Amino acid sequence: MPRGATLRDVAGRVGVSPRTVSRVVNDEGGFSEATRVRVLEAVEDLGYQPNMLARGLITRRSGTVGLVGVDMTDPFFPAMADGIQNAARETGRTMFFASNDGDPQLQAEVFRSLWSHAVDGVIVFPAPGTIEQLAGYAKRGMPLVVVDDIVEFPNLASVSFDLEDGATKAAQHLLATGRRRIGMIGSEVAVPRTRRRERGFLQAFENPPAGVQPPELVRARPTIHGGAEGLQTLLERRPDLDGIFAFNDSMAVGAMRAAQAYGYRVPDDIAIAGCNDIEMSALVNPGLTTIRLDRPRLSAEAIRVLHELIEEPARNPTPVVLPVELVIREST
Amino acid sequence: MPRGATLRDVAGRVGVSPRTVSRVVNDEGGFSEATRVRVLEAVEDLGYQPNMLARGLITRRSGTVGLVGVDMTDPFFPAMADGIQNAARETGRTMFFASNDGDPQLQAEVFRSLWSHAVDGVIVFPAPGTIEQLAGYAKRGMPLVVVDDIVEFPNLASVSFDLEDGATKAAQHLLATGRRRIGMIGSEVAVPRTRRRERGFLQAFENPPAGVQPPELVRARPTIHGGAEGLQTLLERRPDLDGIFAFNDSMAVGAMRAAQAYGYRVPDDIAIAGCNDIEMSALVNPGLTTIRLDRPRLSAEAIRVLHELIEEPARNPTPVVLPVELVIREST
DNA sequence: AACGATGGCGTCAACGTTGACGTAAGTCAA
DNA sequence: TTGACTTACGTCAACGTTGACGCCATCGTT
Repeated sequence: MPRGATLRDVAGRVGVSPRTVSRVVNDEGGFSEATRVRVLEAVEDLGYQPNMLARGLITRRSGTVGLVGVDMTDPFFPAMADGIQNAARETGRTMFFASNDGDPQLQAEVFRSLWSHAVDGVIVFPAPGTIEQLAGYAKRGMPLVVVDDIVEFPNLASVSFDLEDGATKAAQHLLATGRRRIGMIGSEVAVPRTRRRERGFLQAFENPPAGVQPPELVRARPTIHGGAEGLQTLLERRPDLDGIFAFNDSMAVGAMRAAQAYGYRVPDDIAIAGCNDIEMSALVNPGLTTIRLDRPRLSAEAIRVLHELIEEPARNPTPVVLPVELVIREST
Repeated sequence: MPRGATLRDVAGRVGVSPRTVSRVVNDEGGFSEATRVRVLEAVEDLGYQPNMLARGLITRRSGTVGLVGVDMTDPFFPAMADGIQNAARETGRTMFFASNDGDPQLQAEVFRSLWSHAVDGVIVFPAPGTIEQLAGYAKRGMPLVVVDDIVEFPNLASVSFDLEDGATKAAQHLLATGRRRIGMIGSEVAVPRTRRRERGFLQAFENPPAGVQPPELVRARPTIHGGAEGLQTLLERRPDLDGIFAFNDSMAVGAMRAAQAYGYRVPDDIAIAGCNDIEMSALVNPGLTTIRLDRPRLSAEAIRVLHELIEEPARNPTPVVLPVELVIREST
């Protein structure tokens, strides 16, 4: 609830109309050099800051963008926020930040609020099954970029990593290093994008080298705990597995701990690969082989696409899919 | 740039004045049950959402709070953001989120922007040496809570952990478990609050048990790398050290890795304790003894104090200092 | 000398909402 | 029957800014 100087205050001090001060502040032209100098002096003196609420009310640009993630405490997420913040800063925008906890209801609430605040655009990691909800906002004219999923909807952009290919790469790596009895611990969260990793994984087995056995697949919660449980289930089915690909690094770490607890040596007895390359992955022992995502690139693309949408709405952008890279450490 | 239904649209549909619709929407009273029902129906039909810009312009409450951290990618920080977001949600506010990268200049920019957006209040982890800057905004009427530092300034609240006591506890624990040649790796970032941990550490040696040697102190960057460097410097000076307290857990992990690389066994040859209890600390091998901070409590207190300040400005709150707890794992 | 173009302003209304105030009809007590 | 109160609205202005438009010098052309 700041109560700072207004255009009128500045105008009164300089002896011009508020409209002229506005022109100077926004560098619209239509004023003499002499007035410019005097106005800017007064602006400085009074510490004038334009009121974005008033400005936004009339220009229909609030100078804000929203970032909506699933879970703030997911380390994946702040890195993204950082990139977006910096890009937003350059275009003079400030960032709203919220999470949906994977709950469509909560996400709806968040979007109502963002809409109320007249955000210029939103980047969102969608809660499961909310594409329709989001498409609704896009149709109402809110520039919207969906991250981490591939969607094709009018007025809705999407940016994601090619994790299908990543999973294929991981599986191929396991095969190339001589593993023959391979399992995957998938995520039990049932949205299309989680399934893509399974599809990529299975694809590596379509023309397998000699002696490769059909891959094994279980699903668990995408957490460290879930990874441990998933590994246990896998080993109960096939104690002779010699290679594991986990849905994400948290699960891979959980699986690694569990395998070691059962007396398996990693990577000698069993190789383990994850996905996402979170910070922890380089620090565990042995270091985790994983799929690295170029997150700065993701934020850069997301914000780029968002700005395109803000500047030129009502177009149908094609989904952006970013390549990923296999990082080989000691766990395979 | 949403362009949704307005009070006028709703009013036109129902056949009342916009003012009446406003009264219903804000539940001000002064309308009949019949109109209430009809208005709410129309609100539903048209998907009316109040425009916070217009509302904020006149009520001088924008329905937003700001959270300004040092570094978004610090895992400490999103947890805080999460707590604040939930609390803010309950009072119908949305959260701006920004980082200052420890740079006073950048922080100034962030605050200009937040001021422009008429935030109702801000919670900030201050960049070094910016208390005056912040006090300026507080004086101009912006409710402001400083986190992680103890400040006493008019109109400025502060909430922090008692890390001085935490450091004392860690040192006492090292002494109690028989360590006699103890070093500390401090942070080279020179702000008062980083020094507090050193003070607390040294305090444990004021009445030492028999045979305790004077403690050793070096400073390094507060990162994993810095921790490794700090340990190296310490061991060069005193290869016989048997206990280390690090400024934070990242440094402690770096120090642990370095010590192991030099052939020291942890904890047999040398005990290591950290501070902050980040997620990694429980996962490294051996598990890291550390000082646990009740972060949910910190966010709760910060937002509580902020709301007090928003509801009743112009008071001089007393600093809140929260107790901390020693968590003993295998590294000591 | 007359004319159009241009530069440098000012005026007015509007964005969507709420605060302050007004008013007509109804209620109730004396 | 009067008058004081209350209920249920409506009217108007204001918040701080910008879009649209208008006005008056000045200047260059013909």
